Amino acid sequence: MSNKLTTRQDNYSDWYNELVPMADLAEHSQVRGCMVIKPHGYAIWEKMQRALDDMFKATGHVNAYFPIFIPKSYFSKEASHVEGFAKECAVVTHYRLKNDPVTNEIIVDEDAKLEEELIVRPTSETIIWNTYKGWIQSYRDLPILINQWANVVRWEMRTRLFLRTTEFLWQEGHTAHATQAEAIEEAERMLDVYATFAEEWMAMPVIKGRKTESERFAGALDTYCIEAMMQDGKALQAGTSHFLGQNFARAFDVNFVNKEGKQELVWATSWGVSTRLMGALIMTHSDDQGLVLPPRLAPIQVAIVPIYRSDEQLDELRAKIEPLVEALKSKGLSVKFDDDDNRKPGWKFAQYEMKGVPVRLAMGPRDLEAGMVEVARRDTLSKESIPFEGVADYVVRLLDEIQKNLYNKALASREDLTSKVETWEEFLDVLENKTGFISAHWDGTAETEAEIKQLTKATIRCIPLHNLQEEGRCIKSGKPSTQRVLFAKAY
RNA sequence: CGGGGUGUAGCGUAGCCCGGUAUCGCGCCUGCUUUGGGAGCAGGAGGCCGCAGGUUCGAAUCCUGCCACCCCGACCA
Repeated sequence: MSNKLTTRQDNYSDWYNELVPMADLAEHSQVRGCMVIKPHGYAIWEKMQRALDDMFKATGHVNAYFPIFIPKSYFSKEASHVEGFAKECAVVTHYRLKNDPVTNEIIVDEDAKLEEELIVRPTSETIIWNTYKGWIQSYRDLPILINQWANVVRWEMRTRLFLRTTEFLWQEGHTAHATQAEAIEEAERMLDVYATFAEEWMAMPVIKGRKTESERFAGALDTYCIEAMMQDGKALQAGTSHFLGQNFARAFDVNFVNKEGKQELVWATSWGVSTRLMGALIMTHSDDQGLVLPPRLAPIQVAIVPIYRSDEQLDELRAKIEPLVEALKSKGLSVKFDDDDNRKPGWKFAQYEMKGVPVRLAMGPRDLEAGMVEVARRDTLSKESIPFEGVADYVVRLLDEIQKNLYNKALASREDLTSKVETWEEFLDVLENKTGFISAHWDGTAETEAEIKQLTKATIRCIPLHNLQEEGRCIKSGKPSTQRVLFAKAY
């Protein structure tokens, strides 16, 4: 592994292999397609969790927890759901090991075969709806607005660090409602929560939209999504929210008595985001020097590096810096005063850049004398000297500015990577030479969608919400169309 | 599952064609000098060369089988 981080614009997995272990984010474990998330990476995930959790609570949701194992019979109750997930399930068949009497190796004890196999959850709709059945009798029991923080397993043929790991961490919301309108409203509300989180916390602009029928969640009537554009021109689905209709209620026989005393099936939604968001964060902002973290998600927001020769000098610096650390902390910032004597300043500068720390302060004898402090920002890699007095307020404003600047940069990059095309030739040209989102007319048929995918690997990322209605002709079939959709090659 | 590639110290590697004492860098340990952008010098520790067989006086190197990982496809709510 080279000591330098490299960005290959055409291949992010290469980037990850280099960046992730170097940046202490994560590294491949021995387990197929799973990842170890190191402390710095996990701290970012924890910040994401906290922000999202607060937003869920503010919209009336509560957390609960359901089992990791799903009996096969539950899993198979909703036909399109099982069809969608069947090919990627890890299955538990036995519950005991033993020593082989001949070779003395540890082997599976065939006598310990489970009567019914257990599926390691790839998502929890089935076990949750099986539970909801017992919780819901009357309209007075509705709505149920529950979220679960959990790990899930999907045995994909091909994995990609962060973006499609075999095991991943996520949250999944599962709600039950008395009416269709209320469920649709919930699905749309949670999509808004995700979009707000992506833009205000991750500084990552997203496009809210609807999936086409062929890209829909297995078992959903409608799938909403937020789509983001990565620096290399590939799209990434960053979150989804599903209107499940009455499919799961029907499969699990979940009825309620309405105000008129009549039995009705319950309406459902589910919605989730995962550790894939960490991949999105990296691919949206990071550069050749390593991670770039938006201040609101940075585990360390300010690193302070003292520069000194003697213990006396360090003591003098400490006398100035320690009150500053307290002042910054009292403003709610997370601060690291790095007085580790084993590392030189240059090493520390490079280290904090790699970890994505938004603001770095450096102070040495020269600054002490002049009453100044050096401020370096990660987003622009620029440095300046400012008066020591008032530095705490300055840093607060600077972090705010960095947060905004990262969003604006990402937005400008996405706009550069968005093209409007009218013809098939233009479409191919953009895919070949420019990549990114392509806004184009589509005749609305699954056949055309599949043909385009087969020919170009580009898929319809979404039909943007509140889309402008305009007359046009499908770029492939030439048939009439009433609106544009967003195409892209995606992760 | 198909095509390609790689397994040598904690990490990254040379050596393999053409068999003969295990190569270099990073990191680690000790000492001194250093500290405003990844320090310098000197000394030191660390190896079932992926696993198992075979050929040979002798295998990291040749042969056979297996395993693991990576890349590209197929697949991907």
